[in-house]
Amino acid sequence: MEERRGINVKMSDIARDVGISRQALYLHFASRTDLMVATVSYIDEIKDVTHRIAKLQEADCAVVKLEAFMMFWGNYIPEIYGLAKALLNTRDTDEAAASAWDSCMSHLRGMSQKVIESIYQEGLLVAHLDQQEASELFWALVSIQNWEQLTLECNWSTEKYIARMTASLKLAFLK
Amino acid sequence: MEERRGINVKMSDIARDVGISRQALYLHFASRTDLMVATVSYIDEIKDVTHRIAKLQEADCAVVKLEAFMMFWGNYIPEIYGLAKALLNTRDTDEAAASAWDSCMSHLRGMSQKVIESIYQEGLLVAHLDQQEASELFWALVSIQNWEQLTLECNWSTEKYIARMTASLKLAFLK
DNA sequence: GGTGTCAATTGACGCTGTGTCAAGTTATGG
DNA sequence: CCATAACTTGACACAGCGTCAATTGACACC
Repeated sequence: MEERRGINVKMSDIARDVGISRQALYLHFASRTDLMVATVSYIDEIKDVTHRIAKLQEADCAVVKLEAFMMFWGNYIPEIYGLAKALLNTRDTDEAAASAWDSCMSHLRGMSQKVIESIYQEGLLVAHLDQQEASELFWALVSIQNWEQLTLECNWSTEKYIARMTASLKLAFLK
Repeated sequence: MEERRGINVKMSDIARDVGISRQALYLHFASRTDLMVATVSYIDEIKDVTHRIAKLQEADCAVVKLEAFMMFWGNYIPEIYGLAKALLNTRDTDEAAASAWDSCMSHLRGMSQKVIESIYQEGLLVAHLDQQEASELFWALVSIQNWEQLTLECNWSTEKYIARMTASLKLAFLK
C-alpha cells in the first residue's frame, strides 16, 4: 500500500508479497475492505497513536497545542498515506470502507475541535468564525487531500508542509 | 453524474437515460473516460467558462480580484461537482482520466497564481510565503476536495462557503 | 423503385478483479 | 496414528468495461 501509494493494489499482489495464495487471504480477512480496516487498527496500535494524541492535550497554551498538532500530524500522514488513499478510493463503492474512513476522519475532526476550543478559551479565535465553523474549516485545511496536493503534486517537503501550514493556520484562526 | 454526485454511474446507466443501447455509446465515445473528458469540454463551452474567467482579470485591485474569484469559483463548483468527482474517481486507474484532471487543475492553479501575483504586486502578500508557495497553498485551499468536505460533509451552504473561505484566504495571504 | 450509407440494435464474447467453494495437501501436537 | 488447522489448487459466479458480427430501419440520391 505505501509503496504504491494505495493505487492498484490487488488482493493477489498482497498475497504474493505475503507469500500465501490469494484465496488464503480470505481465511484471515472477509474482504478487501476488511483487510484495510484491520490494517488501520493495527497501524494505530503499532504507532501508539492514541498515546501520541493524548500527549497533545498537555500543551499549556493554544498556540503550542496547534504547533504540536501540526508536528504530529505532518509527520504522521506520510506514514499512513498509502493506506488512507486506498481506503479513500474504495469508499465510493463500498459502504464499509466509507464508514471506516468516516470514523478515522471523525477522530481528526475531534482533534481539530480540541485545538480550536483551546484557541477560543484563550480568547484568541478570530471574530468571523464561531467554534464549530472554525473546527470544520481547520479540519478541511489539514485534510489528507490537501497534504497530498501540496507534497505530492507541488513537491513540498514534510518540513515545508508543517512550517507553511502551521503559519497559515495561525493567521487564519488566531486574532 | 450530477444526480449521483459522480458515484456509481455506469455506462449502462448513461445509455438508459439517453435512450440508446449501451453499445451505441461506444459509437460516440471511445471509452468511459473519453465520454467524461468530452463532457468537461462541453460544459466549459456551455457555461462560457473562459469568458467568465477572463472577466476576473478586470478587477482593479487584488482584494476585489480575490473576492471575484471566490464568487465565481464557489458558485461554479456545485455545477460541475458530479463530473469532477467521477473524473477524480477514475483517475487512479486510468491514465487519460488522470491527465484530463490534471489539465483542469492546472487551469485552477493558473487562476490561483494570478490572484497571488496581483496581491504580491500591490505589496500585500504575507512575508512568510513567496509567490509560488502562496499560489500552491491557495490552490490547495480552494480545491474541490475542500469544498466537498465543507459543503457536503459539514453542510455549509454555498454562501457560507464563499464568505468564510474568502475571509480566511484574506487572513492567510494578505498582510 | 432500387441502392448505398449511417445509426442503432441484439446477442455474444473476452478481460480484470473480487469473492466463493470443494477437494486435496502438509504440519503439528496429543 | 490421528485430528485439526492452515494452506493449496482449480474452478466458478458476478460486475463492468470494451469489442465484434450480424441485422434492422431510415433517409438521401439517382
